Amino acid sequence: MNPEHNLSRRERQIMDILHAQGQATAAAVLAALPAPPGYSAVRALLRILEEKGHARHRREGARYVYVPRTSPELARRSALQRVVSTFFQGSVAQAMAALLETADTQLSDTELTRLQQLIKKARKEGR
Amino acid sequence: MNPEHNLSRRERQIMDILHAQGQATAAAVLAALPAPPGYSAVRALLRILEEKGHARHRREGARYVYVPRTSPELARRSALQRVVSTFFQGSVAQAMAALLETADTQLSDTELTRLQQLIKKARKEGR
DNA sequence: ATTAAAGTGCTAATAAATTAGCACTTCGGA
DNA sequence: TCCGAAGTGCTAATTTATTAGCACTTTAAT
Repeated sequence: MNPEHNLSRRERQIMDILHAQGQATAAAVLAALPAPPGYSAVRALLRILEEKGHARHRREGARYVYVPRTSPELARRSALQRVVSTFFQGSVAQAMAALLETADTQLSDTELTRLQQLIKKARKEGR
Repeated sequence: MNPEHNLSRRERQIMDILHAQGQATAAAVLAALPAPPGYSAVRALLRILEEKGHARHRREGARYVYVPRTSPELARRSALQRVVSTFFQGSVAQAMAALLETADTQLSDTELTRLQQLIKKARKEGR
């Protein structure tokens, strides 16, 4: 089961921010939070996330900089995996098609070409 | 902000089940839950989710069958959007590449061909 | 070296989520 | 028709999450 499932609402919001930004101080997290709670609350939550093993911190001058404990690669992988299995019955192809559709105009020609290449490669390796 | 962010841990677990299965009774949700709580708990949560507008139910004989209130299309779209923006800096192309990589062998040749076509179409429309 | 600003470590209070339990309904078979 | 099994509607208890506040530390500028 996805570890994301064991986080409380705030904890998840905060982990999302850490993942999105790569790293952040308590003040930065506070700034990024929707309907921001008190500063104390954020600090406490960061401490808890660390205790639970979801994040770690290093000292930088007087303050702590928090970083997710799972690598970006792993985090990405498991986030995608969760969406695919929850919303697309496990079909990666369907998920890709949906992504393509929502992205539409936002994908540059270069990116599309690159994707073509990747798929071509996948086909070769597949057979 | 993503509504998924306002759900508690259990609430989110339950919504995931509803989305994955399309619909479910309290008993079915209970069966699908990891570290399942009591039956009462599940029923209460379903009631709360309904109050909050995330799900609705219809009666089926003696029991209630719950269904997510957002359409599968919308739910998929916003789940993907969240992952892309949180874990891929908003880059759909990167997300697609990651999907392709994790899927690898699991994609049939037919599916890959279909994706090629979709991308080709996107390229045409883009220019 | 002194000090104000910005940070952190705690502990304890408050609010929200989660659960239990019991009384009342619905359903289907004897 | 009557009964037991399976369900639901509540209310109230309990456990977790969230927050506030105060004492101590670090930093950087005077």
